[in-house]
Amino acid sequence: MTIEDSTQVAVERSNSIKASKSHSSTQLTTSSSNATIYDVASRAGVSIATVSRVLNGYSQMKPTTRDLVVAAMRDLRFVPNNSARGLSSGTKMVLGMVFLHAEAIDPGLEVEDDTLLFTDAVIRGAEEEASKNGYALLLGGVGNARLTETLDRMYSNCDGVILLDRTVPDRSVPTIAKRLPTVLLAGNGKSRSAATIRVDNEEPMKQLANHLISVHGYQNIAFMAGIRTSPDSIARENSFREEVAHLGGAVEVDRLWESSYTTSGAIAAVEARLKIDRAMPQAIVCANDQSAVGVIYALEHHGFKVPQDVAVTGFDDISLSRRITPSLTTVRQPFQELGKAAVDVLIKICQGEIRGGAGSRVLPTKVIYRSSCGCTDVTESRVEKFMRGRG
Amino acid sequence: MTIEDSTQVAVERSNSIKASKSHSSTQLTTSSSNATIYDVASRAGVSIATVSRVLNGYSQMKPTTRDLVVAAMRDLRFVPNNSARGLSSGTKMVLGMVFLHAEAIDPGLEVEDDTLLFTDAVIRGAEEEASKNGYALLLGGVGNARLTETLDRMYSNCDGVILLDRTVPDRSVPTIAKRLPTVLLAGNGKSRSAATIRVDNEEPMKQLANHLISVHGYQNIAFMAGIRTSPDSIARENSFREEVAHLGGAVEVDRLWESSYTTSGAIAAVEARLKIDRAMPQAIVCANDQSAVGVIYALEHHGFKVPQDVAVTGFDDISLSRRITPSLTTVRQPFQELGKAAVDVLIKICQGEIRGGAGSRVLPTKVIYRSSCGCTDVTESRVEKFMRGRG
DNA sequence: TTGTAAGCGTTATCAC
DNA sequence: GTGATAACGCTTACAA
Repeated sequence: MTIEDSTQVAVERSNSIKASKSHSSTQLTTSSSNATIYDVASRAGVSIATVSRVLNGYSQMKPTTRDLVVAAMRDLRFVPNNSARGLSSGTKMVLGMVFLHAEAIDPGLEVEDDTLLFTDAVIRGAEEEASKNGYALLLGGVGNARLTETLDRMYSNCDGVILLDRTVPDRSVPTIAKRLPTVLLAGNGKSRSAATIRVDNEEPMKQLANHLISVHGYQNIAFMAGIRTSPDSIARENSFREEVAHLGGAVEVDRLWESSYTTSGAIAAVEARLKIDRAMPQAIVCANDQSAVGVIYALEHHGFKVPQDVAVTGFDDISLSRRITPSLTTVRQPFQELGKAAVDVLIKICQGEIRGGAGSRVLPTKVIYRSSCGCTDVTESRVEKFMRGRG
Repeated sequence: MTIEDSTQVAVERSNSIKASKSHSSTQLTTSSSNATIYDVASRAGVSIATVSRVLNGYSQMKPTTRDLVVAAMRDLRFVPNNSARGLSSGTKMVLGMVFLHAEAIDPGLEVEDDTLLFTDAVIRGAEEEASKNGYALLLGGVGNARLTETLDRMYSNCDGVILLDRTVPDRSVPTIAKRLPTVLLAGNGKSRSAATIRVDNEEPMKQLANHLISVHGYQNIAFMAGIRTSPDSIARENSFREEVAHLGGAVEVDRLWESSYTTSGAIAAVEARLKIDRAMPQAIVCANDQSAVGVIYALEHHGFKVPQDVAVTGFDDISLSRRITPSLTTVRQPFQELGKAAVDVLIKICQGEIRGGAGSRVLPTKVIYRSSCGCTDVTESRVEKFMRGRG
């Protein structure tokens, strides 16, 4: 390429630039289209490179020049086009969050209002953390068989992606992680290809086992699983069983004890169990609060008193667990913090501060002792319960 | 510009193209970077224009050519770069949803778990409808004083935006709508610059007034507002007052009756009212369920029986309203449908099918009569209540 | 029916 | 400290 060629090209681009400039300016008067850095540059009497520098907080600039540009930006209400930035720089400042639609969580069953509490809270936490760091959060709900499209949407729009538990089969994770920085939320923590953020399921379940056996003296206990393939459910059940065995108690083994994590699922499970055997265990430990509520409802319906006849515990500490009678002994899990932690780690991975596998974190949980386990119920009104339960 | 100039430019660009091609291919072997249309084109032995046509479903193509391209895309696991598409076509296939963070909804007050139920459900509905139509949903949470950044993020990333009630001051809406197709969700419906999607607040409140006065014979009634500036709260209160006046009843007027839409706010309001006057109205109609729950708690705490001494009604039909004792008479509002409708309208506006103001919609609501208004409580167990309340 | 190449609005690499 | 311009990956006239 000769100098002349180069010059020709320059002329050419100058022409298009001019065209572009006047075009934008014209449209501004009209309505929708936005000002570009060309508009800002010409108004400030500088080159687009200078405008770009201001945009990106480049430090070695003459303050007066910067002020000029900033003023022009303000006057034109300039907002940079993120598609262009993304194309040019390769970073889109957008993170993706892939989750399961209700229909996909519990196919065939009617969806309960509370089924997605977990998802909702995580999303909010994630959004807050993302926006605090200048990132936007893109939602990717996965319904029946829409996984591919959703993932593609993530690939084409995001710098990184958070996958909620069970949205993606384990074997696909490495493929995804190869394309995009990936964080797993509440998975089994066994992926070597992506960081996993999860809560401590083990410790509180051991505490609970200890409490039920040592404090209340229960011997026969059942564990109501959520979904048998769910890592959280599995972890909770295993830790609980281990500790009970360790303490010489017994946990009933029966495939009936599975709730789909839902109230109605738990009701159905208890009723199925009653058909086989009218005798109930002394305590039923549930993989989540929704199903604990179902267990309480069903027991009551069939003449059992909770906790006098059967004790019940949950996991999550959703707001209902403080409002139900008897109030629910459960494990508090920091939903929003999960979302925040996932974003935090994901951003670090995107920025190359840490490498994929190294970002895993386990967030602490806390057993909350209320009435349903047999601990004395303070006789207080619902107002008092409610006020005390906050925060 | 002469022909020669044009040719020079062509040569120049060809060079860059070649560079680009090999670059991409190299990286593919490594890991993260994706194939581009150049890679697909060269593998399929066609031009990038042809690849683009396949990508965009252009119909007048030789089927064999299309197959060739499709195969190449599959082989390379090609996913188009949406930044490039957005930059080139001006359409990003991304919609924005702007909502209030909890801290901003109720500053100074601790956040209740259920405060964001409405937001969460709307977001889910919106995401589902968006993804069904090939759009992604970008979240823009607005905390304290972060409105500008959030809006800028919407401007730079989205084709259109949904603004939830009270995220943005009324006067800013025209400015936003001028930049971006805009849909207001649950606003006052008075904006001429943007379509508004809301629920029917008027009809159910009239029905409720009728029911309380004609069926139960209540004469003295209070209305517990949510937030006094909230369009929904205002609309509900006005319709209710009108109908009560029409029927010759009386609605207590006192600024004390305001709950911030929260349970704790309602408790505080009732207690403040009790300090002034121990006599309660015969019925308290609330702007939402959360506050109705607070009213029930507070009344009970101070020795009033609901509904025998005081009847209480809500609005929303959150899941708690079926579980609380007494079960809550309320108005069912289609949360998810709101989100879906907003997206549906927004997409139509983006695609030029309808113009801004013309897209407004009012979704139907339905009064659900339960026990808290004084209607006979069917003596059923919580299981039965729960099962009946579903769907 | 397909190919060529301009253009989208940025960033970033060189020069000066 | 600032300016010129190539490059990012795609869409879309326009040509063939």
